[in-house]
Amino acid sequence: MKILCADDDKDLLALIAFTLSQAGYLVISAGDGASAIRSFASESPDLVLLDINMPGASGFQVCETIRTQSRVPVMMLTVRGEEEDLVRALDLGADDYLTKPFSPRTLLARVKALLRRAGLENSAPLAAGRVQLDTQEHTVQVGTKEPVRLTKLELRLLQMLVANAGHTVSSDRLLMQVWGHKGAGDRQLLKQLVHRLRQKIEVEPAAPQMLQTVVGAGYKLIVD
Amino acid sequence: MKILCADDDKDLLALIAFTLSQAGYLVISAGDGASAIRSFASESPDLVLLDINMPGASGFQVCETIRTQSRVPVMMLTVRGEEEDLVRALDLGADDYLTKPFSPRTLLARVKALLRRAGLENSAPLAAGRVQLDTQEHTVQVGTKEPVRLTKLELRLLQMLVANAGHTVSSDRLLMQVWGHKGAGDRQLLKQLVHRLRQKIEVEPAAPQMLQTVVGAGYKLIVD
DNA sequence: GGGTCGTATAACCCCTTTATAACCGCGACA
DNA sequence: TGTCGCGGTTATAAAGGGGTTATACGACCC
Repeated sequence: MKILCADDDKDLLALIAFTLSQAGYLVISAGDGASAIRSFASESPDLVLLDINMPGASGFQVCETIRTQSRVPVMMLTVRGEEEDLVRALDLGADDYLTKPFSPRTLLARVKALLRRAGLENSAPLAAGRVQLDTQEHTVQVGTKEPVRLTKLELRLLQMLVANAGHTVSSDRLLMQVWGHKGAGDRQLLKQLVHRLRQKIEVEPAAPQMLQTVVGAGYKLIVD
Repeated sequence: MKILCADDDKDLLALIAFTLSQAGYLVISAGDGASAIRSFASESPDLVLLDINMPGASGFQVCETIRTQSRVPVMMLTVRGEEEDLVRALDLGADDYLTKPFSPRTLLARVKALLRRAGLENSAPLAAGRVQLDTQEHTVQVGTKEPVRLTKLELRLLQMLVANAGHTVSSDRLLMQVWGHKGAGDRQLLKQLVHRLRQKIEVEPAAPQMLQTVVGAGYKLIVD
């Protein structure tokens, strides 16, 4: 699990890096906005921590840039009492924020919560109803059946569906999440991937019980 | 879009309800933990706002109960400085928190952000009388009848009518909104679409009760 | 080199959805 | 009385979405 942290306060950055790496995360540091954008492109982190006040490019700009190419979870760091900043950050697509000063413990709790929300958590296996995902082993287990091995793309697709179990997820969002920006618009990839996934997890792939199509909208995972 | 709000402070609850309903959300209120749990079971809201300090059952207990049966987004309300509470809430599966006091504007921004994260952002808060639109699932529910699946165009048409429930919407505006500029002037498309929609939502499509024609002007949705 | 595996590209079929067109009924109006 | 505009209905053609299958490409491992 890779986390990109951007802050111009060297001491704080070191503290964040220490806290997160202690917890088992791989931390990429950036001292200003411009290098944050570069690191984002080269490292494709799973989560981004952004200070709002930075030289180079502000957290806003970085967040905006990231959002044009990815839906990766973004958490903004802000000083207390700057409500305008907060609203603006959330409007730009940030997923959460944290007011300075914060304790390492709080930071960790929030990062974990955000990763869990995004369905990227790999510590505890994701589950919904009878469907149990193991992102470490790349397997799914349905009910008490034998675990089935999944490929990278299959895993990501199922992660999204499990994270939104019971609700329809639009094809566009799935494409975004599974393939990133490049896959946008390519329905073919998605329908093929869904087909392969059904072969693996459905009892009767031709009449899917769990991975259902919502015509004109997307797909959803039915859990009892 | 249905939001369940639980708080024992009647004034704050009223403020929250006012703010959210102004923004178009349907608000279900609960004054204590026990009734929050009951309401959750009966109403299946799309998002839950929970005060931590409540008589009956604390926000923690309510959150825990909800998490045993659902992954609905949960936002906790807490007083400033109670970091322990915050960490515990996030551990219990809450998705976000808000420290009191907060401004209506902040509340709205956070609720929207949480809905967006949960992938419910497209489900615009659309309901009028007995007509409930779900833009994510592409369905309408009339009263307590079974939800009916809608196509893209049907959904857009009904969205327009629901948004202007009780008022006539001109054919030109409907054409513009549903088809964009290309459809301008083509009455035929509209009357066909209206016909199909009536087949789906009217009890007696030949004598429409809800989707009524306003001769020479357009159509309107009658809600009780 | 020859395998396998995972993914991408493409073509095909079928059914749903949408567009085009014609016909019907009704009231307005000359 | 005839016909014109408007809306409802029905029929049919065209387009699009989704499922399926076949095949090609690249990476990786013998």
